[in-house]
Amino acid sequence: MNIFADFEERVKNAVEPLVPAGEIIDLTKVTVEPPRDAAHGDLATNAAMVLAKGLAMKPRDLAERIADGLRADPDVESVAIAGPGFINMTLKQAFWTAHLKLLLHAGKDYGRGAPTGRKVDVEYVSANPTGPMHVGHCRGAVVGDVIARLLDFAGDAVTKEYYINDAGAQVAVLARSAFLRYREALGEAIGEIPAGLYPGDYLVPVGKALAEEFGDTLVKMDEAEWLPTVRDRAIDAMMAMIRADLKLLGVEHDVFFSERTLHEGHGGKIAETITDLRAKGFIYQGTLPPPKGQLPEDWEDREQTLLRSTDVGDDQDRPLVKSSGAYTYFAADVAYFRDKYERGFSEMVYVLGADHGGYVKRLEAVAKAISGGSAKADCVLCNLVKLYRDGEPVKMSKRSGDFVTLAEVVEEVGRDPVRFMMLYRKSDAPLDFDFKKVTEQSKDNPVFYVQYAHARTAAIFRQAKESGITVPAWNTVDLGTLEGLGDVGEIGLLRKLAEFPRLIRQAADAKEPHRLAFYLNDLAAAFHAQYNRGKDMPELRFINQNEQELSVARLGLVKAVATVLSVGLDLIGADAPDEMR
RNA sequence: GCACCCGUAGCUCAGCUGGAUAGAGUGUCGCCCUCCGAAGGCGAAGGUCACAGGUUCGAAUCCUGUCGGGUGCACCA
Repeated sequence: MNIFADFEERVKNAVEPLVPAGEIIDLTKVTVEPPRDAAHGDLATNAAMVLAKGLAMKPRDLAERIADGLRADPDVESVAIAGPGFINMTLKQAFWTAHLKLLLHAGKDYGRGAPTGRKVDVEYVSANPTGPMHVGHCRGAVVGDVIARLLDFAGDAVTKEYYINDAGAQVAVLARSAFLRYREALGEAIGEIPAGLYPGDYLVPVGKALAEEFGDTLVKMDEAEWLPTVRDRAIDAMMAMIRADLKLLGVEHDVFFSERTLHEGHGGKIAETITDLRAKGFIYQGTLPPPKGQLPEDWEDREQTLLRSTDVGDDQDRPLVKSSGAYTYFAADVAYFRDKYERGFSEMVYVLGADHGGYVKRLEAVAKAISGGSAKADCVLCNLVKLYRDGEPVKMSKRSGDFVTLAEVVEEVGRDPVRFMMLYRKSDAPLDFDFKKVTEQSKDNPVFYVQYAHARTAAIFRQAKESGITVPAWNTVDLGTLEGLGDVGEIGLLRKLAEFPRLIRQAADAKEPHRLAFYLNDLAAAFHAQYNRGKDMPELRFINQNEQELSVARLGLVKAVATVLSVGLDLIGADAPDEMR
């Protein structure tokens, strides 16, 4: 299905006879790609240039020999050698027709990878359960979600996971904040929320629920008694809120993993993990050198239990147990990684905010220490989103009532623009998000442009129906029905469509979901362009009353475009509408 | 001081893990609306890929250094 992988094999087969008997040559650098300039042909390979040295030949001479082999391929129309030794191939029209048939038969499975047998865990969002989702969480949520969808589509077995930070001091603060609202619900005047507690009124319902459930019994208790109960109720309420927010974005995790479960039991999984690492020689008691540059005022040397992460690539060893004897947050991270590892994952993807850049090395180090190299941690950093309205920065102060929550953003512009735009930039680059522009119906709004392309395909089929053209069942269409395509724009569209399976694999491997968004924009552009050519050249229109058979073949192409757009939009998590309103 | 990310057209950004004459949108300029949807279309101009070295058949891409912007740097979560 991936024509580039397919022809890579064919190129390698063409190279085979040129290798002297007994010699072994490294073919791993041989690639087949779309040529930079479409005028060069359909496919290009670097084989002659990367193999020339090993075979002691000049690149262009070798290219000539390989080209001879490729010319014998029944799907190849012509082969040309260009530049320093590129081999450019043009494929026969019949090949493209056959590929179109294959695409139409595959339908929504076009581009789907064969199962790889790999188990991959994607952890994303993992916002602290202390309040509703903020716009800042949007990007990581979408990026993580689409990475998971891409990996799944590419053939991996994916688990989408959310790590609930429910063990630290902040959830105690949450509990105290909720307790205040509970007293308020009982009729007490609480006045201003004291500094250090969460002031948000989203805790008001939690207080009411506590009052209903417990009456005034909690008031009479000491904090140590009521806190665990209030904390648990509050966390449950916050997580329910967060899940609801995520659902608005179309994000649903498979696993919500509680940090606290790592601490529970006799010493818990954290203790087990430290024992395990101690046996591997990664644990020692010691002190860390003071940070360079600005020295904290209250700096003093303290002996701690440390992870020798510098042995596995980290910049510095990391504390696991505080001088007080409590576990560090990082210790829980390590135990959490180990838990994932024991669940059978070989790759743990972490989608993090760019301010967590410092975590990358230590997580990679943890992966090496725990798995001995059989599993890896892969971090994707998401940079900030700057909000604009009509070019003006949106102030993020809560007092002015401007948008701050994820729910508000989704409510105003809709799920699709949010999801698409969060991907329309490399994730590690800052992103501008303009409320006005993302709902604009114009060419410079890629969400609209791509969805409009899909709507246009639907419009064409409506038009075909009105014209009395009957279309076949595309998933069983035969080759003959699709014959007749050959215009450069049509072949160009087929080329673009044929890139899709390769793009999926690459975007999944690189964990770069923005490539999908850009690809869809390109495909939409190619489709709109071909549509527009029909204005100057009516004979190129998809529907031609006088040429029923050709029209059906072209409608097959339109169907193929619709299919890929729809699969791509689905991976992004946006709708592929049949009409724009 | 150290680590990581970034520096590409006037502006906002792609650039397919090292490929050919570095692309798109927007802005500017010039043409075009009796047309399967002009919520546009076609074309042109616009670049020392921050800078300097290096690696090789070949570098925006990899390595080193410099400059400039961002982020993070003891037991916090």
